[in-house]
Amino acid sequence: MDDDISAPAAQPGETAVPALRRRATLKTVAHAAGVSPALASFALNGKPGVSPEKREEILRAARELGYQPDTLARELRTGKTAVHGLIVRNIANPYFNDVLAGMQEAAFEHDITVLAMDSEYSEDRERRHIRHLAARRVNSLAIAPVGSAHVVQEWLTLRPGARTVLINSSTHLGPGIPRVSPDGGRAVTMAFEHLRALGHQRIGFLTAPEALRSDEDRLTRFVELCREARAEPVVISAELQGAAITTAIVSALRSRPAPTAIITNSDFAAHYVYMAAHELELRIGDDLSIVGHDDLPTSQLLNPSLTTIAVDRRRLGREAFRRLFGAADGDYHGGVSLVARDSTRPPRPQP
Amino acid sequence: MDDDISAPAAQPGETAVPALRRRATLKTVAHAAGVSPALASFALNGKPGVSPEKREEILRAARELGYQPDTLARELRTGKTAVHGLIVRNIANPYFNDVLAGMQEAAFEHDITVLAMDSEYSEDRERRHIRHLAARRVNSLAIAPVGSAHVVQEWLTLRPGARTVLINSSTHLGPGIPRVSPDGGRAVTMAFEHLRALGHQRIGFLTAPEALRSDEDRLTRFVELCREARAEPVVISAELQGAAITTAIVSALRSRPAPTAIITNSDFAAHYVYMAAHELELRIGDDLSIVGHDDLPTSQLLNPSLTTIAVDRRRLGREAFRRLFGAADGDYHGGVSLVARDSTRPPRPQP
DNA sequence: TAACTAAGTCCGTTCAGATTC
DNA sequence: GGAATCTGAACGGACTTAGTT
Repeated sequence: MDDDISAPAAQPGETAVPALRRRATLKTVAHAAGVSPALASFALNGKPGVSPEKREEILRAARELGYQPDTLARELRTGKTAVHGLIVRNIANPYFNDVLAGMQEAAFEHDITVLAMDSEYSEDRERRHIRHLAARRVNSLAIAPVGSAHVVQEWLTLRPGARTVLINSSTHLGPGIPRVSPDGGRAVTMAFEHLRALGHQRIGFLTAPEALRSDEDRLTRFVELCREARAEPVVISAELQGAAITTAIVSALRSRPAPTAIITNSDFAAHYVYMAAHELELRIGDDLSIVGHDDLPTSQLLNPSLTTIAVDRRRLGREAFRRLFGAADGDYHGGVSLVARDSTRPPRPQP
Repeated sequence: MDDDISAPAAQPGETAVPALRRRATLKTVAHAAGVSPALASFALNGKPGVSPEKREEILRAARELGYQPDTLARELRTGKTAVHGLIVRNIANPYFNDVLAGMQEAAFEHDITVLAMDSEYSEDRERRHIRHLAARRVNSLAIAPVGSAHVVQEWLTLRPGARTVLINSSTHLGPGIPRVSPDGGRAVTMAFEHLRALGHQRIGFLTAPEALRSDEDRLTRFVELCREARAEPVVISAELQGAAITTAIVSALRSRPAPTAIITNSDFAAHYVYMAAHELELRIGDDLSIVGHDDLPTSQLLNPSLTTIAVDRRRLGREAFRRLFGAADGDYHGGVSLVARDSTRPPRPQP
């Protein structure tokens, strides 16, 4: 932070730069066109009250000088930034990568920048990011919050009235705060019924520990399904980060009676269930069925290929953007569909 | 862009907000502490020339008012932003995800924001992003450029003196512009020698078409290795985006004599080679060996598991940051190592 | 000298007012 | 006199220089 970018030190071995003329400002352009800065501003922003000749003149001058308005100054003055924030729980999960891509794609068309940050499942980081974005006066925020979105309250206080969208969270923060996520209830139902149809009785459900859980609705639905099916719900909770998943799954699989199938909340998490199975020398499919969620591009290439719930992730990103932009409102629950592959098979007959 | 975030419309059904007091500014704090804004600024920034009592008073007032300096205003005034730009070629590739994560991790410690954008292998988008970042006065830029980094010249013109780092590019833009990437020459050598040791004679090399190619050094090295081994270099070029890869590989595998092994420049690309093999009903490993690059977390879970070159991606992100920050300089070529798995086996004896 | 303040600066935007036909 | 053009100056919020007590 202590470097001075405005002093371009001449690199040794290079010829000194010939007193580079500074970036053109509005004043420069106005001067070149022989008008006041105010008029130049009107012309450049397509506002009325500028004669065709002057307008032409101003635009030409701007072009010749390579004028680019200074975003900072504009944003400071207008109080509106063309930046939307995005905070995700885990950027290592390619899922959020695609959500980000979808958001950026939509934002790009409107010349809006997306500023993405990763909370890494920490409320503390989440809070810091939120303050950061607020201090930047970011226009609006899409966030996949940790747990039940406590920290988002701070955002609402810091930037009252700013548009806010919750991604992949079942917390309801109020009517003005839409949620964008796959249809969690349906996803769980499809996974559950698929496994039941294959003959599974004892199904494990992987979820985050309560404090970090943001998809309570999935769990609720799972418990409900188990009750209807008169099966015991096996809830496995683990911090959804790499090794922690593997550990929790290993210990669940060692318990007796062990689940014969596991429903995860992401393909990313399912990868670590694969590792747990390898560790215990269980064959996936034959000894243990696994259902993922997201249908990442790699999932069909896994060994064995992963049964999962397909979701249009980029679409979610776009829908989040549309709500931040004001082009849509209300919740959006993306359609889901089951993709049956080789990681789910009938359970072995119990001895 | 036509929404007004400063007008927090009362949500229907909610009680009207009691004339929310505005965000505290420096002036507010100064007023509360009974001093001038100038002195408040000095105190808050730890500058000398403030008596201990006043300093205390000012800090207290700031705390009580929840004062957060306005980043935009500060950046406008000082001409330095605490934002570093990152432009990648393909954010869908989890490789860049990790580079971004590494950069953000390092930046977070210094309260610097990373603004990430995706050029999607398009110079046009790259250019637009660069202009965008320049207009934002982004402090410095790390970029994985498309092709031979032509567009980066514009950045250098727009923000002369700003620190710049090339990621995963073999283009040399000058002594002041360090490059951060895995050691491409070694990576290719390891892959090549591994395949030769297994007995492969005809090795294909997947690369981007010339205009989009940014790792010329890898190709050069490959050709050199082939010459030394008196083997014919089979260069397969394809736009490195999903389906295009599959198509190019399918057609290369249909040519006669067909290569028995393929070296790719990323695990991401290797995934699509898997798909091409599936399409032709070739068994990977037995009928066709594949070497990836990056060692993504999923690579060991693929069917069959992918032989690849391991790289510390987060480290690359951190090293890029250190150079942008001024904490390091000169090129950085990350160490690489071969991880032999099941996608590489001896070729079948030719009939 | 130490502590403090007034006023200018960064650069666009915008409003009230002035000029022209 | 009214509409169409155009300009001066204030403004956003923090930093910084020159100058005051």
